[in-house]
Amino acid sequence: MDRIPTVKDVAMRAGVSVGTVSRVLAGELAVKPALRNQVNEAISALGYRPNVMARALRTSKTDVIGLIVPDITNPFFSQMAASAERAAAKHRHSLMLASSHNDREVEQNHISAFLDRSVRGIILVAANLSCPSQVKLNVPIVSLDRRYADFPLISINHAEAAGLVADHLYELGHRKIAYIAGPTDTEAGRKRREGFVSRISELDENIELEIFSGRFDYESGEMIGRRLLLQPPDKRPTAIAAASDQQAIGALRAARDIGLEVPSELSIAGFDDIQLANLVVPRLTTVRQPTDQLASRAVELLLENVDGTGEEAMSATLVVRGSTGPPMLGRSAR
Amino acid sequence: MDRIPTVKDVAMRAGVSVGTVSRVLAGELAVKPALRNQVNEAISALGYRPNVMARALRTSKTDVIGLIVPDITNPFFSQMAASAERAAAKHRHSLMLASSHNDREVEQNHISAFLDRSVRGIILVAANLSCPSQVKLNVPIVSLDRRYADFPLISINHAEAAGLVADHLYELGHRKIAYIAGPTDTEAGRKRREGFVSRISELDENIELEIFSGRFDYESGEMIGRRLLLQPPDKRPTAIAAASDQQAIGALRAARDIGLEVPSELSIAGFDDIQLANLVVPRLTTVRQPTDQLASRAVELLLENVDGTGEEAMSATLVVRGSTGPPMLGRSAR
DNA sequence: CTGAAAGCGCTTACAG
DNA sequence: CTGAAAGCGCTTACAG
Repeated sequence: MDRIPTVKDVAMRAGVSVGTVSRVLAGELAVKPALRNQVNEAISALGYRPNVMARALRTSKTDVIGLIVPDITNPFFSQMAASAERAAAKHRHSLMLASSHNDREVEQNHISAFLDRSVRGIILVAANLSCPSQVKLNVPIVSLDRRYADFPLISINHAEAAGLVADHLYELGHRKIAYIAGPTDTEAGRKRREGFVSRISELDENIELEIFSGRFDYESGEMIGRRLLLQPPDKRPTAIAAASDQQAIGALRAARDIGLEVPSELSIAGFDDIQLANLVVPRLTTVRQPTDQLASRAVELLLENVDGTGEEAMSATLVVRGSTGPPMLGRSAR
Repeated sequence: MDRIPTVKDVAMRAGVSVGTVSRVLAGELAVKPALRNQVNEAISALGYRPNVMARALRTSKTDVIGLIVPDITNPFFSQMAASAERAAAKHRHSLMLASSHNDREVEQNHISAFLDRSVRGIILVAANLSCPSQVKLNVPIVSLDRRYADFPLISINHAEAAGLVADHLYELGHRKIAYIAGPTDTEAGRKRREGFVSRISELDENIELEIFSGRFDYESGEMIGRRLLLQPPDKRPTAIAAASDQQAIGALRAARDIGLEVPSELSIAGFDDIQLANLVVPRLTTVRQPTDQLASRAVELLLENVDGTGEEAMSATLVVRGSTGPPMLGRSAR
């Protein structure tokens, strides 16, 4: 026999019907041990593996979870993807990954492709400005990190987390701070900014706070950072908080190019705690997102067949490293 | 009607048989225009989408390509994944991505999962020391970057590319060079090292060359870099070439920690040209891998149903940036 | 050129 | 407890 073995082959070899083979496969206990053994023997002798397509066709259920991220080359999302894969594996599901390039149409296409493949569910880190057709779908969708339509959302508490950074900089003594915000068309960007701003004003109304918006990437951080730091020393902030590590690392680069010492002349804080945050010079103070827990919860929720419009926010933690410190005394004398 | 529409529904509405619907779907030209129109109308009226599982079951062909990488959080591989997705999309295929965590067993499981899903083919960036069961498979496999078993391989010419770095450092005047190699259990690691070493000895037999092996990651580069640079100034190399950008960036960090100026006191070159290479301080001189072309060729080869043991090596290009320069004169006087 | 029918590999009521 | 049969949604020889 050269073909891939099927239930029929197993049934033949075990001397039972295909129905019985299927029952053994399903782990039904109502099969006589004797038959069960024969079947199991045949299965291993033949090296039989169930055809998942056929099974899916019959049951319209699969064990594949689809994950769509805005950009797989963004280290935060690739870390999220790794976490999601682990989480899926824990539940004996596999992960199908797609990247939307922050394009709503591509995102829509990926969703359709996943539906065609009757995935078990879709975890979606929405593209900016994602504004989906509100179709009632027959598979569960959970949004992760960024909300998609009114599907349930798993994310950190962005505002609270951004507040942690505000507290940290304030306690160090900074009173002239710049905030590099994320895109205003993302919920995460908006919430982090609001959280930061409102915490700052709670702390002290007299803090000087400048806000700039950009994309979440390196280039954006570098550009904004450069513009900020090229101001005359007495106008420059003593600390920069960014809405992403990538922005912060870009700003770090700008500081270096301009010749500013971090953290003695300028403090910089990021957000996300990507792997790289701990490798730049100096190591970046940032907010750690618990990606494993976030992904894990998203998978659980999916498998529970939620259909509500829930929202679960986890807490993030501040990680203090070398890029933040007290402001220089009399720094304008520089 | 509330169910998802099937060929049957389309056939009914169009007043034809399901066979005819299927033929229209397949684009067969031997269908009378009149019928074809009726069918197409019914399709859009119903919002019909073919069930890919059923189709796959019948034809045992899908339009999914499986990609397995050793570690999706490694920026080089995530870039490769993005390239592969683009390449697959160009051929109207989708990509299923899995990460093996450099574990041969996990890799094997992913392969099985893909086979169960009757993917169109598998692109495999093999785990270190991958040593597969030589089963004859019924789907094509192409190895990318790192060879898997004796399946066809698409990669750059590692040795030649490493030679480019050797040339560059030599021309700058470096005569005391350290090489941070990749893992000896990867083909890429070995070939890059051999290419570098042999080019150096071709250039000048009297060059002092130290070689260290590590993993391809940041930490490894930082550790080896630190050890290297903590030697007395007259024993230190004037240039470090690394087998990956991550290693080079780690070494860069070590240099910073120790207080060595790059490139005036030490040149550092990487390999791969990940996005970050252009963002560290100073920007990293490196070798650019044409990931789009590599992935594109891998997809093509897969769809051509190759089964040979071919090997295609593309050329990589040297990208000179700020991290390399001529060695300091009389540097031991420091 | 088109329809009726078989079959891809499973699962699951339905009998017994 | 187990077998025979129907059916998931398609495609494709086979007739006509």
